[in-house]
Amino acid sequence: MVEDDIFRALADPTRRAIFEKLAAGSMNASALRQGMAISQPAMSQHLAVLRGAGLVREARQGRFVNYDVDPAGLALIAQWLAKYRAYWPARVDALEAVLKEMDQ
Amino acid sequence: MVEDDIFRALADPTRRAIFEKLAAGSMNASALRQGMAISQPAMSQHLAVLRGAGLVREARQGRFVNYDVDPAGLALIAQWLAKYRAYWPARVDALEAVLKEMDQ
DNA sequence: GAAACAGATAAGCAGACGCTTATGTGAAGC
DNA sequence: GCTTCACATAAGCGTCTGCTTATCTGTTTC
Repeated sequence: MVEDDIFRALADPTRRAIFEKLAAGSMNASALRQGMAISQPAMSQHLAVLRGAGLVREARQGRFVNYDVDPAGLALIAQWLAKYRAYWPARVDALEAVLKEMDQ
Repeated sequence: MVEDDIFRALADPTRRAIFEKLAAGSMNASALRQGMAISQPAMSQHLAVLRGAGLVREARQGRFVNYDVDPAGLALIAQWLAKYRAYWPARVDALEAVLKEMDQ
């Protein structure tokens, strides 16, 4: 299951921290490691998990590998969350209604 | 961390299935077990995890315990997700703008 | 109050997770 | 082409998960 990978990836605080850093701007693995008390292999493994979950994308640039947030993963979470919109605060529900009007 | 609990709770497919069932309507543990090939202790343990994450609430009713979706947990996910709205599809972003107008 | 029932908790165990150290791979620079 | 650098992968290890069976707690019913 794809959702398994996404939620499992985000269950680790270190991985969420990495993701948060990437959300502020794309970076390579070394830059990500700055100020994070984490070994190089650990970072590589975390990035592999995030990538496998569709939360992060990679792009080789010479001998660096640049990572950035993959909207696909976030979209899946939003989609999952939308299934339970009945339980969201009324304010968010009202927003949904407006969205539908906008689409028409 | 609260988010640890939430994402960890949802990382398990069985727990997501339980949550999905509860989203369709509140139920006691026995009813939840119907058609789920899961032992009574396992169900109890899963519900404890979901409850600990703020995704589910319980209410004693005689010798039954009724469970239902706790909006608090979902709200936290929505809040977490909102931090990365920059990466959502443009359509959702437009929606956010409308919401702000509505609030004023 | 004893039996029956809904559910929680305890203990134990196989498998998964996240880390470590060591080594491999691919590109850059001389 | 050899070294250096950025990163990935392999192997091993302690810890955590999710399951099981067995037992306990609390409530209803007679």
